[in-house]
Parts: sequence; structure tokens; C-alpha cells
Amino acid sequence: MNVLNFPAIQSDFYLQDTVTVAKRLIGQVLLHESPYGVIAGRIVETEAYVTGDPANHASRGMTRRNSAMFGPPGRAYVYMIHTRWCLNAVTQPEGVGEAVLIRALEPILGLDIMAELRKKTNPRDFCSGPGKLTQAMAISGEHNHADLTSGTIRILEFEEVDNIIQTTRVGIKHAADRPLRFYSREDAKWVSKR
DNA sequence: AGAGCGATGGCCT
DNA sequence: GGCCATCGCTCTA
Repeated sequence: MNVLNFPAIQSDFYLQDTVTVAKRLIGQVLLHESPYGVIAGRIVETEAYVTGDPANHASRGMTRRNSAMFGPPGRAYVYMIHTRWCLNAVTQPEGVGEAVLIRALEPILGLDIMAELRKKTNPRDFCSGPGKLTQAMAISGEHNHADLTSGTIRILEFEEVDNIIQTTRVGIKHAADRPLRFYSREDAKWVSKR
């Protein structure tokens, strides 16, 4: 199988309820045709950030940093936290600030590139966290607003995952009790722990 | 498993 | 100028 032939998920998908998008992104493939070569991983962990949610960057209105969240669906919202980049897929129509944070991947393509970028040898250290996977996938601030439905960074239709665990989100202060984190039970070994 | 800490940029006062 | 964050690493046990 050649992932490059898989169809990219189109913007209608990202117009579904953000929680639904977060669940259904599990099992799909994040691809980057990067300057280093083709890199890809299967999404195994996500979090939803919705309207009225104090943990959502968009909850206090639009700023320059979070503007991508208010843009069209299917774009990337990439921001920096504590020296690391994090990748979100923007959901909902333009003007609504919601997104899904991609938290972990199962590496599937370009493992040698990931090893080099991450300076790690164990594949479990490549993409088991939001800041790790952007480094492994060569994604950074320059990719903010990038179109994930076509272009060099895409999310591809791959498979549906049934056994999805729903728990609380990681590393947030506000609304920490809301169960808006999702991960694939079968792929728990690739998931971020903290 | 759990605590401590480095580190950068955005945003508000 | 200061606060704080969708984090990762290392050290201890």
C-alpha cells in the first residue's frame, strides 16, 4: 500500500461537531511531503477544543496567535508552547474558533527521518506527544494556516477505529474535568502518558 | 510513577 | 515587565 495514493479528508468532514471530528480523526493518517522526505503517522490520540470551553485558546476572542482557529475548516492551527510546536486541525465554519489537537501518532513512514529529527532511537519516543510529533514530522510555525485537505501536509482517509477511550485532557488548568480527550485502546502504546 | 525545571513567545498591564 | 501556557526531559526511587 502506498499512503500517497490515499485521498485527503475534505473540508465537509471538519464541519461535523468538533467532538465527532476528534473521534473520527483517530485512525486517519497525517502525511508530510517534507524537504527531508515523506513522513507519515497514524493518528492515535486527539483532544477537542470547543466553544464555551475556558481551555480553548479561542475562548477569549481572536488574537493574532489564534486567528487560524477562526479561519476555514481543514486548516492547520500551529502554535508554540514551552519551546515546542503543537498542531491542531481547525473545525467548524469560518468565524467559529474550534479545533482538534493532534496529540500522538503511530509512526508509519519515514522512521529514519523521525529518528534524526527527534534524536531518539526508540520509535515510541518519536510521536508520543503533541510537541514530539511536530518535531518528528518537521511541522512548525511556518505551517500555521496550512490547508490540510490538499498540499504538502495532509490528513488522509485511512481507517475507522471502534475502540476509542474518552478521558480528560492533558496539561490544562481550566475545564480540566471535561472528557474531551480521545485515544485508540489498541494503540495505547503510542499515546502520550502525561 | 512522580517531581522538578528549562525555555520561548504571546498577550495583558 | 511580568505572567503563563494544549510540553519534554532528566533525575530520583
